[in-house]
Amino acid sequence: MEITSYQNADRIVVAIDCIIFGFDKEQLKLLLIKRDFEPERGHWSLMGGFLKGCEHLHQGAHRILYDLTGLKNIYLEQLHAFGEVTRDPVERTLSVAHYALIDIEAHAFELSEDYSASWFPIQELPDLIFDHNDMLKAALDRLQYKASHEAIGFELLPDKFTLPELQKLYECIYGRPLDKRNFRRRILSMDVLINTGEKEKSSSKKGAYLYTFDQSKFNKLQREGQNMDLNLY
Amino acid sequence: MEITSYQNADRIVVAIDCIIFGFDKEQLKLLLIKRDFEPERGHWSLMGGFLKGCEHLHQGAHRILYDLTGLKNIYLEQLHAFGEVTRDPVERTLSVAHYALIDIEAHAFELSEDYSASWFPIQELPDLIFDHNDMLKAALDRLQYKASHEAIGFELLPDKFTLPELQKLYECIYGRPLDKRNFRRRILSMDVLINTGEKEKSSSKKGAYLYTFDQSKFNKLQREGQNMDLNLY
DNA sequence: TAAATTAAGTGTTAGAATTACATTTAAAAA
DNA sequence: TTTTTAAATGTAATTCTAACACTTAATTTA
Repeated sequence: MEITSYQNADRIVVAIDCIIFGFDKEQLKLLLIKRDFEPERGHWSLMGGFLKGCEHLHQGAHRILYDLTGLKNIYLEQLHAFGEVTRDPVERTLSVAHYALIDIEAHAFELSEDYSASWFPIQELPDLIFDHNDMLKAALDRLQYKASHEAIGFELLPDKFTLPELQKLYECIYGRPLDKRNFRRRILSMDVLINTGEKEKSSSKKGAYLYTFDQSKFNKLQREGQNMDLNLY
Repeated sequence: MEITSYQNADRIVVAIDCIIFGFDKEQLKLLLIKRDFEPERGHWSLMGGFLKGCEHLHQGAHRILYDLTGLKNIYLEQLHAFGEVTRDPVERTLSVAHYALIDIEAHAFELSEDYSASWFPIQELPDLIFDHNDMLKAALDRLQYKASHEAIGFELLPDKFTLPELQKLYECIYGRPLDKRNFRRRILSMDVLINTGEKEKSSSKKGAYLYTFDQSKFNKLQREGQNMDLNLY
């Protein structure tokens, strides 16, 4: 019996769907698009498209995201392949979901006019098409997981950010308040933040110091397999 | 511009590759098969095949594993989709890798005669075809991760096992020795093991108590989102 | 049948990490 | 000058981690 006969192999449409998380200093949001084609025209959907025969998976994800939203050079990670036979009513497709984290304000201009994508607070999402609700659930779980075991989250903030902003972000991801003193101690002890000395004064009279993320120090720690658990409480 | 035109979508061969980990009370091993077809005839490979148009992804994984090895009803989890355009020299394929954990002795009879699959100690693996080395690397990372954050590992042992056997398994997964007293305390404090009262005497004169894994208690803890980190040292 | 052998099983303690908690400080506004 | 606002900071009780060595049960051997 020849299991692996290329001639007889079925060929399948491979879709890519992108779960785009954003943060605007207040809340965690999800980027959705209103479909202007059948099936499910007019309903909200994740950013999706089909993988081309000549494309790497991650190339395809970046292309689709760019075509639909104008977003480029963003952090994009593979989440999971969704393989239900009937997940798409038109034709059997396999969808490889990817997720991304972005700073909403920094990318506002790319998104604006031409694209029909909108941000929804994570607490007030419309029902999504196909199995996109499952994808979102899986992405949220992954985001929480990643945020507690790696120094993720910086992608969701501007290059310079204050510790109160960073704490707010983590509180959104975890959905609960964190102790300010313990949070600062923990984050700073990772030694991947640099205090720029500049202050951001829009949110208080005293002003909060602006920090930047030290990517090279972070990469070094990761290469060395350092424990990056945040253990936030 | 119509991104999502089903007519124009490329159709791609979707492969499934399975990384099968096994444990025989001594070593962690990997199940490989010698290819008897081109390309790469005669070289060692993961268990692989093509997804059918009518199959769920996980159905396909189970079918392929069964066809190639006779193994059924085993724990199989999706790992990652590998999407390099040139990963297979014959034709562009997307491969969704899955991994499994089994007790080698318990499944020995299913594997035996008819199949040309063999177990290789994880330390002495041959070079694998295509991107199978990358898949293996990713699966090992995932296994280590899972083993430290969930009570995985029981799948690799018989229904009844001793604590020294379980410790040996974890030592194989982590690739380093663990302290016996700390290991026992930690594992038992999870409260998912049941001492059967029976003793297993093949490995010592005194004999070690046989334990079983309390699946329902484990499921309950998982539902409640309990922290399952083992933090073994 | 006593002694030797073998691996299983068991507790303690110093040091580190976690967590809960309240006051001071800097700067602008009144 | 006083008030207001949010940022920044330290400590102590408790829990967890990790290092460490002897006793026990049962078989084997002398």
